[in-house]
Amino acid sequence: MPRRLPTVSDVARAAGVSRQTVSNVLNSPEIVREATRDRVTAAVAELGYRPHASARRLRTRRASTIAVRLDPFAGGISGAVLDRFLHALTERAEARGLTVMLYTATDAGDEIRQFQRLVDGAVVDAFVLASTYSGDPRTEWLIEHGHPFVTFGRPWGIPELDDPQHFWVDVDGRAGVAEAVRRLRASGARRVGFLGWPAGSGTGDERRAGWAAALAEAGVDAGERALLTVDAEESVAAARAAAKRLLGQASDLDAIVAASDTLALGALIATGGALRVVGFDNTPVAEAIGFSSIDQRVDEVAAAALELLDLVGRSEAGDPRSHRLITPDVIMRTPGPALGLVG
Amino acid sequence: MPRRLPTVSDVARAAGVSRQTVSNVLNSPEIVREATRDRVTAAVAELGYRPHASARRLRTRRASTIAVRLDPFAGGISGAVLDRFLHALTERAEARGLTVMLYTATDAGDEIRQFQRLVDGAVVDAFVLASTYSGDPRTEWLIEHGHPFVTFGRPWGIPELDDPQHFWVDVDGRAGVAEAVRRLRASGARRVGFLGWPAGSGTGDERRAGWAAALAEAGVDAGERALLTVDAEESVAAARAAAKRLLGQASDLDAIVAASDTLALGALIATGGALRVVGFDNTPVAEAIGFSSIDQRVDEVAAAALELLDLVGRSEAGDPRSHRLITPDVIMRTPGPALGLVG
DNA sequence: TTGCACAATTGGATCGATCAAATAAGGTAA
DNA sequence: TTACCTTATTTGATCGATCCAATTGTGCAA
Repeated sequence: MPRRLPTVSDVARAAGVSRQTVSNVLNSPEIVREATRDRVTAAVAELGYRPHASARRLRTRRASTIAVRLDPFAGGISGAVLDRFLHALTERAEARGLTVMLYTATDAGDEIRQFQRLVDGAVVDAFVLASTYSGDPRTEWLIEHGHPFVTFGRPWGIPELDDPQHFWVDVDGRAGVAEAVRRLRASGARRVGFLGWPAGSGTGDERRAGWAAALAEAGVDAGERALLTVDAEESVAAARAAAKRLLGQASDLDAIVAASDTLALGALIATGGALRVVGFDNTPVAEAIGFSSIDQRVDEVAAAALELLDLVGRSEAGDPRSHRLITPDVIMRTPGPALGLVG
Repeated sequence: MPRRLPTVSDVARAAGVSRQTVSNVLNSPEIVREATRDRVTAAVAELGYRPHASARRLRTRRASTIAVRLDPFAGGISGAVLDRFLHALTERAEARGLTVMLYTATDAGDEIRQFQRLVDGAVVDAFVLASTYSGDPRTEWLIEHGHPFVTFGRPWGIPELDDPQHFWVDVDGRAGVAEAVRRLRASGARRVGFLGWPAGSGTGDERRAGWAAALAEAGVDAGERALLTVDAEESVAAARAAAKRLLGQASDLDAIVAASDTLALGALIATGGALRVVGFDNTPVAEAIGFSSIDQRVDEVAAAALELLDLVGRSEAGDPRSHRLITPDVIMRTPGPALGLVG
């Protein structure tokens, strides 16, 4: 029933040329004379020929496939970010003739075992890692064994930040939050608070720094700023409690910027929708409820990640092209027919 | 730098047998004498040999890869369900030696073009579709061309429901909602309303039917039931408005079951957290805010989908094994320290 | 011991493409 | 015209595994 698929030989016969010429038309058309090329192209179209992916991979020793780990927990409300990133990555990869495949792992050791499986089986020739930490054994293993990879997220440990072997793309949370604060102030909010995660997470610290910088820029000194920020773990309940504390120590607040949509939701509930709240990640929840949020622009991140993969190996020590910072978008939403959340 | 990977020939030489014997040990160990098998296994381990995936695929004409489409919109709050499904599928597929790859498409026509690309390139040998509708051109194309596939979701059009060529897995929304209603009643809620989608969507109608059945079972007649249910489009704002209407026509309500977490969130806001609300999909939002929800058990769905893929083609007309209904889980949450949502 | 069935193992061909090197065709200068 | 250099195209080998048919080994009955 499933008719035999046409091969290069079939096309060659139909076009009256050799296999290799067909191959050339497909892979380096410029070296084939135009007349010949047209004949081959026509035959390809007529037979509906498509190269057999596995045969090509076997011969070229390139899998043209990148592997992405799918996280088990998917990270609560913000899990949607990775999801969108994955979508963008798949789309961009297709355009470049690459395939995205998935794998799962329970921990770093397990993940390294997966690397081995995928690399030894020549299933994959590059990896995209979605989050890394200082001294991450995974990136160390990949570098040591010379396998190309890019991470979405900076390696926050100091030494690796400029490691020319470690290619990464990240979103400039600092710039995004600073911009959000500026916009809030421009639209009349005088006192803008920050609801962040406990100090120590690279990402969270950057976001707070962005807020602090924007306030400093507007003449708010450090002492005053200290009263305008509180911490909470990543949960709605914790955020709500923290936001209440914040309202206590700074009663004349006009707006709150939060380090995540989860925290923002907590703040929104705590303030009863009376304050303007800006979250981070622009998750479906922000959209559904209608509060402002900072969008990571995963599409740009995905594009940059693939561009970096092209450079892997070709890059020299200290090459700035091995890193890329994407500036996020601030999505302002005017909370429609007052939601009437009251906490 | 990257040492040449060992091949079957290397293993054969090391074990003092022929290539084919090595291949046999790997693919049909039972036909190899134990002593030989042990020798080969040892050599495999020592050399760290792994079969070259592309070479094997080329020869066996099997890709051992299933393709899943990653949706562009990811469906708001409930997008997380597909995400979790994808994770479960990847995990189960790995266990079966299968690879999951992704593709994207803008519409059905584009998706069919993708099918063609993936099939003709022998990249993939089965598809998993995440949602289908009556007369879906995609499933028609796949059936016509004889390519194996499974859908997550029933084809709601009547004719295909029992089409033995169409393999599907779905979640029994009716049973899930009915169970939720029973549990609410068992824990003291006398009057339980339903906030659903406008009639016409197969999934939505089933969920409402589950609610109606459970009430009928408890002696609530159709006339009374009619007052206990309203419709809303899938948005928090619409749900909030609808829930207010519902409260108007049935003031003594004790609880509301909703067709989705989005609707549930709207109901929760409208009722100020005074009523018990049960959503559907058990999304991160339900977890974060702490309301009850019905979990689709995507892990079971994924497992069933892969089992069905094994059967594709081998199944006879009317074989009940070509369909599978999974009963969802009702996750009851007692809304912790009162969230204090007031609408 | 010989013969025979059956299990275990082997060698060669093959999957569909590209690589590497050889050949053919086209042009220009001597 | 001949020698020589490009440019265009072809031929044979190869990637790493499995298929297939043929061969060798083993056990048991005659």
